[in-house]
Amino acid sequence: MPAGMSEAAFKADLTAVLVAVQGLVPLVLTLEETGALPSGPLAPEHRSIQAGLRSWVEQTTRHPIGHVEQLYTFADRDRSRGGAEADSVRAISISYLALTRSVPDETGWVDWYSHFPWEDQRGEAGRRITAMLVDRLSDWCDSAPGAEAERRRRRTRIAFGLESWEDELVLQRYELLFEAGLVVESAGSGGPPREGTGRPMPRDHRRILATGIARLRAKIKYRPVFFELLPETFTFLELQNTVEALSGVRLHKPNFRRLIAQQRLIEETGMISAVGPGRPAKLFRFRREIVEARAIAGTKLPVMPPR
Amino acid sequence: MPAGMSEAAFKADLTAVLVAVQGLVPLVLTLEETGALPSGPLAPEHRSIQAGLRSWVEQTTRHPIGHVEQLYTFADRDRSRGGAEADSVRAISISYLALTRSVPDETGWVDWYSHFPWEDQRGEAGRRITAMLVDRLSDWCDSAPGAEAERRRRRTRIAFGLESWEDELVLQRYELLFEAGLVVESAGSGGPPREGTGRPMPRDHRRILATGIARLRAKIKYRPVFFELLPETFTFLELQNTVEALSGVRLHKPNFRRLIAQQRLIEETGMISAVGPGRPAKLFRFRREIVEARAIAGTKLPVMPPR
DNA sequence: TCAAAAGTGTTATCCTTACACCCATGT
DNA sequence: ACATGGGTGTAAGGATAACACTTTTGA
Repeated sequence: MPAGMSEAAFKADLTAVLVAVQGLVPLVLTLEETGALPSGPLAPEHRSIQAGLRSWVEQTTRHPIGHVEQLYTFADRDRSRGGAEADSVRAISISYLALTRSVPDETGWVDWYSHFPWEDQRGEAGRRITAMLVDRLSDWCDSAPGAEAERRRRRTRIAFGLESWEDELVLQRYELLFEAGLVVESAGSGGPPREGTGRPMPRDHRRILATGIARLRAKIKYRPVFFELLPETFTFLELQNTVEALSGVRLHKPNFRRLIAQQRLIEETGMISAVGPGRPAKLFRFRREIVEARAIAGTKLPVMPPR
Repeated sequence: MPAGMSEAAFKADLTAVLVAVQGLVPLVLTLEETGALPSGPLAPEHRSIQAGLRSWVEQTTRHPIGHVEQLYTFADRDRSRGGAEADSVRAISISYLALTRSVPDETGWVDWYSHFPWEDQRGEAGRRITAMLVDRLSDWCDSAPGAEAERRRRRTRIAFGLESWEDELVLQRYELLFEAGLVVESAGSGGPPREGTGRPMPRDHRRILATGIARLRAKIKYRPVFFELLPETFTFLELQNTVEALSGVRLHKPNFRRLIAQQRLIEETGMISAVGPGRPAKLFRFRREIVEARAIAGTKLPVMPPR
């Protein structure tokens, strides 16, 4: 390590992106007063950070957590801009993603798309907002000199799916909007918060949430974590709605069925769910045994045939 | 956060898994005296951790780094076992993976398979070691009572590929060997270090290295990071050797060619490399433009057709 | 001439995609 | 009857895996 480094003491805190899904709506737990993600100092009395986070969340929500995963550790000097917090340099923030089954009555859960309306491509509303933002971004691209303008245009083209929408680029899209001054956090005192740019969050919590959403969207493609968000038994439509809520895109029903069926991820319970209109649906149950074996499914390298 | 948590001050340090490939050998940088991964205290004078790590590594190796990525943050109480370090509770360790082009003359680079001989499935030697370890693990499975024995057997079966070898399960394999007391770090004073269990590393550095290898093996399957490890121009065989070195498995040459060609990842330079025996090979160059567009290639959900 | 490596063809198979269609229930 | 959702069939196209084979060099 470089000479002249000073040994420094840091404050450390945990920040949790706690996710549930209710029907068509992906929910994230936020603090009511501030709108921030739940967070607190790291307690040395826990054996591991993960264990500490798990026990805290389980106390808070009174629901077991299905899946916990570390997201990212920030120790950046410029984390909170604008504030006169010289000592923010010495704060380390470790963020986690945690999934739980839905908690209808508890307060503090909000639709995560209220913070990222452009991430919901399931309906016209979200797509209109995306189009509006692409418009604004296009001005921002043009406002740069020469080569930089081209770089900005390329980033915009990829991130906002002018060819095809990639649901996982949540963070890249937020960073672009941030740089362009199109979200309140970076708009400065001049720009009034514009319609459709989403509810802001304190500090860099919206970036952390974006990281969490991106990670979750990536993960469901190779590991069936969505079962941690569903009740014990569920219909195919409920499963599809959950995945659509997370990924923010509409899925093709028949093909989605087959995709799941073919992996043998679920089995029939024999029960029938007859709520709402339409033909009653079979209730399924997740086959937990399959997950461990399928922990890593996709080798994508052309390995040599044995012998 | 739970009531009664004490505000505590932490020491924070960075640990780097710095990787290069030379011919058939994947290399990792370690400190010569201790065999530890390079690490040092986090310096508050850097704008971000990532920036600090990058500048430090570039000084140390005098080579530019192609790719840096955060691995994991440990703040576990029981990180170092055996030592009488009561205050290890208050240490946070942030680990990074970094890739660089090969550095032949510099000292301190070691074959990462010297620490994980069972991870090299390219030849008979590694496969023999794996078979030996599976044997030892089988004893460990049997030594447990009832249901636990069955759980152990299933974990072993999956991790050690008794059906099929999954190159990405590096950490799971190491954890199994650790729990079974088959690596020096966990063997206790009784068990003499056994042949074929790999060179130990101080603290939990071998676990960190395992995490880095696993991450890299996973990453090369959906993002062509291996180009960060190759020189500007290279032959197809050099490319294949690099990927084989990282993944620890032999690849099928014709199909590997087509896999790369089909993604349009490389282009001919017009030059020819005529070293060694055999027909001279065309020299290729990596097409950097392709990467950004292909940042996320694999959507695996059956989305609705547009309109 | 042979060993070693480069490089091409080809086929069977599986997976993905898109479209079409029928089934069962409540109003 | 018809709207709503449940559920199946299938055929085209693409990707993959395995095998066989030709080409070009140095020793």
